[in-house]
Amino acid sequence: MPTALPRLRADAAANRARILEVAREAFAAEGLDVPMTAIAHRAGLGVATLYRRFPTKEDLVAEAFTEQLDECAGLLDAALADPDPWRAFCWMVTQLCEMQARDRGFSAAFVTASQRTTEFGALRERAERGFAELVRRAQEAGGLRRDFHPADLSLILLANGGVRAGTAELTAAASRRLVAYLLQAFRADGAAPLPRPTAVPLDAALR
Amino acid sequence: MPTALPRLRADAAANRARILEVAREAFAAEGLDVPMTAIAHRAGLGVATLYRRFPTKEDLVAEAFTEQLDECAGLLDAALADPDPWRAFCWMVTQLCEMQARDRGFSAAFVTASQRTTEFGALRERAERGFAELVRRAQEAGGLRRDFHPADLSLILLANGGVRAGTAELTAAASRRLVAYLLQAFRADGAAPLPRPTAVPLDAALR
DNA sequence: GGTCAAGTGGAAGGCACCGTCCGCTTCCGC
DNA sequence: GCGGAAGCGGACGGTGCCTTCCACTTGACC
Repeated sequence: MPTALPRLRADAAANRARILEVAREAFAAEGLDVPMTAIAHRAGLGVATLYRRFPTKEDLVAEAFTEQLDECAGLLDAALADPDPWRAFCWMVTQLCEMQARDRGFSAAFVTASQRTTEFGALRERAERGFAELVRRAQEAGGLRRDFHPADLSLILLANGGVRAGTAELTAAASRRLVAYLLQAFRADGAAPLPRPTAVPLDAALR
Repeated sequence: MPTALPRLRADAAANRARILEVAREAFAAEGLDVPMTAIAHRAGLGVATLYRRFPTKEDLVAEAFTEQLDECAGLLDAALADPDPWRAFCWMVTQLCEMQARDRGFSAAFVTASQRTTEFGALRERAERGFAELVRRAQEAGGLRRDFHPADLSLILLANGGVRAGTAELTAAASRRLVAYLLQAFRADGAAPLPRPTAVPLDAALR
């Protein structure tokens, strides 16, 4: 932190915290297009207060999601510590996709955030290198097919991000099934059982 | 068609056609959020003219995509005519995903359209039944895994719909790779080669 | 060619959102 | 307590969109 900004007044600090809490909840449930006014109101505050703490919506989004980005970093460390590379790879993909499925704002926030500060950029780069290492090991061990490319992570997240069913539960289930299919496709060999199919109506399917 | 609406004046008919042409192009390239004003202007017309022909944006969208819906129906018929069920299944999935990747508005339009008239609803239902038949045959023949469910079509289209890279070409390539992975996962056995990986930056990946 | 419904364009209405401004209120240090 | 800075809320300006309105033009038919 470059400049030590003056401490907030007690009530202001509490409000700020409440704003973040509400924002995280709202973004997760409804995506990033929740109006600022709505967030402020749900936090029992006026819009001005919100804008005093977070000059733009982007700032709010970035701040609201730092927690999750840290969580991602943690996941990666955990995966890299696993002695079984293929299991680590599967686990990592599963966890990431689960986070994404759980939180509608996650993907969008990731983009917003990583375009903002170099801090996020660095975090992302580190994540990419870590994942590449995970891939290398899993291929070395023979679990992961040779033609899997670390950049396929983008593909996975894009595809998984597209999965949005009616309710959160449906989305989660659909995402799990997709991940199971994908991991099956990523195996160097063999086949594995799948979770039960999720009945998403075609209507809800496309969008 | 319930009532034979009066023939359009020659110029009006031409304008209507040009609107549709422009709209299809715009929706495909930029998605459904192209402003009505922009479409009218690109067709060399005022907004009012557009609204005279298509009372709401939804109407325009629906009309602009009927062609593609018919194309889908055609695909299905072709697939059902193929004597090799597994090949037919793969081909159908590939074609659908390719259409979807080529046209940014496709998915959204499908939803809009199918919620409008019973005509579209019927078309969709027929498509669902046809695809289910395709699935049944492919499983019967032993190419498709037994636990694939017809509703997985939704999952496929959702996932594929999420794939959006920078350019149209990148998107198409990414989509092809995803489809290859998925078809691999759908096989009752074995493994197959993949197209080369597409380097979508993580930034672009998420959204 | 003349008539007039059909067709046309641009301006304006309505709405939802982001972000700002300004007068009032509340906490904190003395 | 009390003064003043920090905090606060709601109204407001700006933008971009869908859609409507209305005065003007144009093509088809007699």
